[in-house]
Amino acid sequence: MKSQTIEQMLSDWMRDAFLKAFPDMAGQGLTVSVVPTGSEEHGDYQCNQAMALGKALRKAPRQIAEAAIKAAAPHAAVAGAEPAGPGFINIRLRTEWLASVAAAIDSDARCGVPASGDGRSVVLDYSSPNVAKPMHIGHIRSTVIGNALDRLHRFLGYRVMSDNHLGDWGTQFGIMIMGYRNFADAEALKAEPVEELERVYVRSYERSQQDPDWLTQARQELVKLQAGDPENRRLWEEFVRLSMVEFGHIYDRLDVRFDLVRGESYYNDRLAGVVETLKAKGIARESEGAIVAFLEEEKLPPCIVQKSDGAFNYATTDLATVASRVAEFKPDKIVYVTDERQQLHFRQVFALCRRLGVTTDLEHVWFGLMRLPEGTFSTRQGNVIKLEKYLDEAEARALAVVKECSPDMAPERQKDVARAVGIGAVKYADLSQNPQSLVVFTWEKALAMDGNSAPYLQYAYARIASVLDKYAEQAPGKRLADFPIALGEPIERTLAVKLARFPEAVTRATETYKPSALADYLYDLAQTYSSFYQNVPFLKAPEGVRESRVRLCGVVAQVLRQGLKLLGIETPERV
RNA sequence: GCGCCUGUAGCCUAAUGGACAAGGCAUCUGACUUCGGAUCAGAAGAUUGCAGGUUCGAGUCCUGCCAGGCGCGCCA
Repeated sequence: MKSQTIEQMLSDWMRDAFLKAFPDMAGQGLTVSVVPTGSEEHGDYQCNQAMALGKALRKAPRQIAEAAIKAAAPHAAVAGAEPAGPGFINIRLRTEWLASVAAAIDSDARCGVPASGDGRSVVLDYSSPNVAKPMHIGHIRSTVIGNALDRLHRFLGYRVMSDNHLGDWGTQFGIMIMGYRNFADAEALKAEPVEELERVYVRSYERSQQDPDWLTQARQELVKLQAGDPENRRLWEEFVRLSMVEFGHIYDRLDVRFDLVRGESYYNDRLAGVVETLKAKGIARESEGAIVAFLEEEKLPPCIVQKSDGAFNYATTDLATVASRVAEFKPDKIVYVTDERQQLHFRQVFALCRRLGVTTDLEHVWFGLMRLPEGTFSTRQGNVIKLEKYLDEAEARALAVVKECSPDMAPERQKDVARAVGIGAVKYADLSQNPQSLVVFTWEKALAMDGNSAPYLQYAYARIASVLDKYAEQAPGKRLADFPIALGEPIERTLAVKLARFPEAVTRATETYKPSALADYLYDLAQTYSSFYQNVPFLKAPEGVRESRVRLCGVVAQVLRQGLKLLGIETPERV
């Protein structure tokens, strides 16, 4: 199979046809795009270029379409092209060609996906929780979406450096240290370290709001920490260590790994240099005691890079981080996955980077905040759902369903399956919708096990695995790959068209930073498969037809497994 | 006040400027002596927030308004 998506292949083909029919268009930068049709009655792919060219060519679009079709060279993949409506060109693929594509996917570990990343490198910055606070469900979107983008980029052949940019530095540590010294409970610290750190922080924070002396002391502790005071430094290291242990448990459960874990503190000794450079280049100057970069040209509000008390802030850290990454990894792009509140911040940082001469492509992939039906999360209202609890609940609900549906399965196995299904459901709930939409959290939605959900996809996969096993029992010694795939039934052809679109789905999901595009595709594929499964006999079909259909099942399984893997979702052989 | 984002059946969500707006949940009707019913087949449910505009063609682009969310020099 050619390392090119069908869209690209047909677009090139139609472009040649248009240029042959209308040679005057050459050199005018004519771009012709072919897209999947919305409905099968319009063929498999369609080209809408004729209508767009109507004015330029001063001809009826319908005539243009007819001329382009007439000029089109024969193509091995194309059964025919027809004009339709005002000037659509509907393209039908050859069924035999589709069968050969399905067979090619069957023998290709990449399922036909081109390695379009081509060795380009990307730094992916995601998850990035704050130290000394438990991860809650607000953190899951960055983690899950970022990890899917990580997997997608790697699969497409990018060199990925994933970095967990921990919030391990900042003014909160003065308050933390005061809280730890005065309120920490040794036993609680042993049992649930991060919970205790948070409790201590909240208590100290409340005190600081009422007691100016407390606040002053906290500020002094912060200054000592930043000056390298050994005792405060030791405490801070302990906070980071305890937090990392707990984050590690969550990342293990979510099967998330980072190449780098460099918190904000890693860049501390570069901050002064960043501000010096900004000043030297005339990008930032003193204003009301602070050092401020004015971004009027970019029509952005001013950005403070050094506070009037001499301390640096978030923007400074991010500038130092970019400089460090550019120098060390020379990436083609750096991608940040954070919530929507940081849009302005990153636009300011990116603008400053450009002024500093950074040419690396900088992308901010933002997603909508997660909220509860009754409003935003807040520690004060005590309605924060801890990530740990969320995952526990997901696994518990999945276990109940597994026990009901597969009572004969060994209990250990049931637990394994419940883990895969529960975590899968949680991830899919976040990955299956446009990241930028605002999410209102409900247990019902987050842990859906039917309809458009991970368990639906996992169920479809497990049924295929079961079919393949049954076939092996029924026809021992036969090699499926020795039999050709024939697409006799319309539903089989439909299935093959969808299988052939897997590379398009993966490519689009990656390029648009929307894993939801892949999730949509997989659900659509699984729906088509389920219909096929329910309505067409295969193990009972005559030999030859049986092999073709079972083989087709196998291709679907392979695409489902690979696709879900790219979303970070497991596919157990049995559920 | 300024800026960014979001408004699609009762609910949740799809839809590269293209054909009749596509699914799921819930509701209703069917399908297990037959390959796993976490399924399938079907029904019903929509002036795509409102009003203009651009275009051969607008849920999608532009302008104004309404509603909600988020942000806007010393938090990160």
